[in-house]
Amino acid sequence: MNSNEQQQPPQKRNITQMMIAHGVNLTKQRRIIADVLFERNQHVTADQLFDLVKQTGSRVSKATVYNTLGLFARKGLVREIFIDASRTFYDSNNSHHHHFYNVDTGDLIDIKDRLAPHFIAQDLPEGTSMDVVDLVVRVKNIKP
Amino acid sequence: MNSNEQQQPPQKRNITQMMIAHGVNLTKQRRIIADVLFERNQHVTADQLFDLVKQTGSRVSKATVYNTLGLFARKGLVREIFIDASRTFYDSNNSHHHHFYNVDTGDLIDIKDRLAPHFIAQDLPEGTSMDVVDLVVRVKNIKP
DNA sequence: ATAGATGCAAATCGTTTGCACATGC
DNA sequence: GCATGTGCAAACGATTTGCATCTAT
Repeated sequence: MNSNEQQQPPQKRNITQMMIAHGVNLTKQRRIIADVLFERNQHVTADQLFDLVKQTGSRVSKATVYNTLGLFARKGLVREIFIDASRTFYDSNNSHHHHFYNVDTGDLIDIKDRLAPHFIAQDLPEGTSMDVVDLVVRVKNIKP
Repeated sequence: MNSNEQQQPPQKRNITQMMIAHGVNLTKQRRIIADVLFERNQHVTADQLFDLVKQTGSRVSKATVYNTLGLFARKGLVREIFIDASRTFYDSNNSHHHHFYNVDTGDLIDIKDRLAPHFIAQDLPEGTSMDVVDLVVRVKNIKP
């Protein structure tokens, strides 16, 4: 059995309040983007999100999608994940958690709970073996 | 005191043997690139390495630098580090270790020893505080 | 001679930017 | 009415690619 199989049920968060709480002004396009993005926990690239928005029938320019995702990331609404140099993933789940990345399939999967790498090794997704563990601790200067 | 201060003394590895061992054919340009890259443990971008090579007086095209770094990474001679979407770092130390990244200064620093995130928090670089921990476990499909 | 490497410039592709127009307190 | 967003297209920058040339075995 694999404790990573079940995802959290999609939290029906109040998106309006969440955006206000993070200091993001609410506009029509941002609301459309947020609705798609927070519909469920997911990992998307800006380009994928642009397509998803288009499928809803709404029209938001690609530049606005990029700019809005960048804004959301700066404000802490979403997390940026750097898996490879070619594209940035945005994770609509901004709580503290980590990821499995299948280098063969490109699947990006949440690691449930905060597990030390030692324990993660015993709990990999079905049919996969460990390749590499990439851990980057981002630090910031302490302001005087 | 910070146990991350001292770097390993540069190992004077036999580059020729190392390349052969990893199945990389030896050519003049690859040798020039490897000499610069393995001179000391370091994190460089392709562009930085291109400049470093130029400073030695040797002439290697930028495309060859990119292609060679990609080859080295595929063959396991160097490790790719994805810090942000704008550039790929190459780590000439391919042994298993992790990194501090200072989001203010752009410094990329080896984490000495394999530490669980919990302990890393108590051992940050001078004058910094923890921002975010990014852990990606790369897995691959088990071949049938 | 033959496969594999290299160099160069052009192409690619994700992302950012400049600027005119629109929107909402 | 003014500050803030948005859309569009052009600009940008890192990386890749096509292809002709070179280099070793």
